[in-house]
Amino acid sequence: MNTLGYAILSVLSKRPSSGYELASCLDMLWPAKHSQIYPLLTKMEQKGLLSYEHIEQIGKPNKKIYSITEKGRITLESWIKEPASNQIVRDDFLIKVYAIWLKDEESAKKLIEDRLVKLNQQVSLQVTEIEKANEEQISTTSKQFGKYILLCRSHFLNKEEISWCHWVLNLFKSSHISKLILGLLSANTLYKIMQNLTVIVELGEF
Amino acid sequence: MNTLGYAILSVLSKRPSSGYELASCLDMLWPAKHSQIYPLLTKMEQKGLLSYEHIEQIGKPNKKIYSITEKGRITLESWIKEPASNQIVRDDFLIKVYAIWLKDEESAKKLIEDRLVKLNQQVSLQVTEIEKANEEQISTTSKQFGKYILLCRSHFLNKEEISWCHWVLNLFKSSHISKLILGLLSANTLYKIMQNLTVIVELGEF
DNA sequence: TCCAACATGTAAGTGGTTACATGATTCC
DNA sequence: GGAATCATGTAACCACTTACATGTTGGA
Repeated sequence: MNTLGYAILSVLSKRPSSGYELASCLDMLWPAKHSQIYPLLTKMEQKGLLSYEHIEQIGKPNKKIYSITEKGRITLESWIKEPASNQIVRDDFLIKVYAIWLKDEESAKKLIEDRLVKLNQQVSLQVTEIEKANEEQISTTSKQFGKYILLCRSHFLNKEEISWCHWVLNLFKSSHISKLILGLLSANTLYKIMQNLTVIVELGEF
Repeated sequence: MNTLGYAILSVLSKRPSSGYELASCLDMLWPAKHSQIYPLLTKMEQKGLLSYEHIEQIGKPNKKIYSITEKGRITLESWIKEPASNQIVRDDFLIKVYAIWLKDEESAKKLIEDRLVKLNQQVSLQVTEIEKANEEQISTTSKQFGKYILLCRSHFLNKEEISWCHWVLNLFKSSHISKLILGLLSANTLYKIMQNLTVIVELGEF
């Protein structure tokens, strides 16, 4: 059983779903295409980890609703007991930042600004989601608790990356100024400010 | 050409390296095993993107030092101009957090505490690295600038995740208290505190 | 004495993506 | 009229991991 299999089990342990629903649900957990999900569901059903019910629909294609079996729940519970081990981040933005010295200042700034736009979009979507969740008063024992804290985690990290983007853009700004006022705001100074504040939305226009 | 190829080009654009060195260098950028790197280097050399020099060593195995060619630099430069597109995070910790409701409180807390230990280790290593880098006064036009800001990015995000871990552990704490003092510190309240402060190292023992 | 670091490579297998295939409904 | 959503599946291909293979030096 691979990790995707456990991700599927953990979603189905909350509620039965179709393969199609799983695909969108898994996006925040372990992104996978439908072409990987459907064959795996069949394999897991054959192993007795899942069971399914055929649902006929009008105006929509028919679907299969998968549920976790007792064997599936036992398998999942023994897996989640083991310590987490692998974390893989593959983001071509990181490579482009690494090679930023090959760019002129305008396109270097554009790289960061584009990231900012994307992050701001994500953050504003998350704000509404979190506000909705907060109204429901989710307790630590709720089925929704895991999803809620993951949502907040992603939100906090996105906001932190937004701060980082502003910090980088300010390094460009201050590098211009330091040609005039030598080293007034060095990278080191800005780094120390960063250590104490979260959101540097605007450091002013200098 | 795949993304790993561009990651290799961006490292080699800074300085020539052996495949062995690349493997460790790429860890922060686009992690890859040597079994993937060596054949790709050969393929890229055949395409004329790289060239290599055979270095004989005493007391150590011989090695090949790869350098980027003019064609390689042009290929890289046109790639970094394109907007960054894909970001994939696959972390089994997220799945285990999602399924946290299946755990008892002790092992749920342990999951978060183990993550904290790992993050604290990474952060303390990064602090020394950043301090070293700060002494060198890296400017925005330096070859080292990209690597420096990526290091800071990772550091800021790690610290933010540490804050999140403390926030989650405090949710467990306050859920005990709310049995006594109903809803004094709700998830919502703690969330609002979180919006304004970065590092909640200790919210006290209540 | 055994393990880590240095150094490069191949082969087999798994994981994941892209493309092929089909088809109704709803909204712009 | 075209795109998006719902809905499932297969086949070919590429990306990545694990295991196999070899050999030296220096430190615990």
